[in-house]
Amino acid sequence: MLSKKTKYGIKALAYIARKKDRKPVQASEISESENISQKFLESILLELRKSGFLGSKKGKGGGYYLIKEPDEIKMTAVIRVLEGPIAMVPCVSLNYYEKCEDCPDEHTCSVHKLMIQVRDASLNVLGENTLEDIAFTQ
Amino acid sequence: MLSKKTKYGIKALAYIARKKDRKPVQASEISESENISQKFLESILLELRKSGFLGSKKGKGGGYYLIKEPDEIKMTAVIRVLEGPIAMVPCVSLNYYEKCEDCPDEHTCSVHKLMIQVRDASLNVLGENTLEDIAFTQ
DNA sequence: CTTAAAACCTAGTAAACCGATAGGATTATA
DNA sequence: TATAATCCTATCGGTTTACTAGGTTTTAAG
Repeated sequence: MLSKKTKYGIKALAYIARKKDRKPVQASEISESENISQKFLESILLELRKSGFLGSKKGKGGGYYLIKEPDEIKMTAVIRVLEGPIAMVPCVSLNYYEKCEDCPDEHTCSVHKLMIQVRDASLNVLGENTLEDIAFTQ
Repeated sequence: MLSKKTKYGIKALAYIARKKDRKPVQASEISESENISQKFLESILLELRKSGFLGSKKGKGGGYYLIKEPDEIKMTAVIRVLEGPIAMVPCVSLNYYEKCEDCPDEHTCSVHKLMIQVRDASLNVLGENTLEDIAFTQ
């Protein structure tokens, strides 16, 4: 299940991407428009800034803006930062690999092979979609 | 992330499927062989029985056995029972649909469309794989 | 220079969920 | 009758989630 954090984060990025001018967008504006608790959203936007998706400007007239072009931002990258691994099981994760304690050998594990397929399918979808694609979805 | 419950459940089903004879398999045997806490496993097997995947026999020489043939058991069904929805967001779930509170309209939601694609990709993989397929994975 | 508006930061917290564990009740076989 | 198995209920510590509170700092405008 996708956490609210990730969901809100994606919505916020999409909202910012939809503004053609590059003026900073305030958290309060996104919060109202997307029905997200402002304080919670602030922490998410902060995280997105620290991980290099957003820039920010403090003070009056400040806000958040995209650092890269929307079509350069793959959804895999966004989800990995906000949610963590895309794989459903750590032993199959490319970026967050962890060995299972119970499995003596991954190659004979019935779950492993299945989850590799699921991971690849998801990775395929999320890698093909950019922020541009999802922001302007009708 | 897949819960341990689901992971253990799949492993247990695969273990049972691998036995050619249809004699009941004991929880203790599976627990030892697959390194799963026995009590925890018991509760999972019970759930799999109640949801129609397994039959059971009590008393000496008892245990659990498959009710259907392994190639008739789709992994979608197993995961839905043990884990719940396959979709990453309730508003996109076929079997566990729930409306989002924050979204005024799903059709204009940037997350929605993306998650439909992810769901379909996962559904595709999990629907094509049966217990037979994963049990006898090299 | 003051005020207001914004991001930034730290901490805490209620509720839910997870992965068990405990302790037995029930049932069937030998 | 003893034993081996499933079945059932309850509990529990730990972690995560989704916030909330309460401020500090920076900046622009008046």
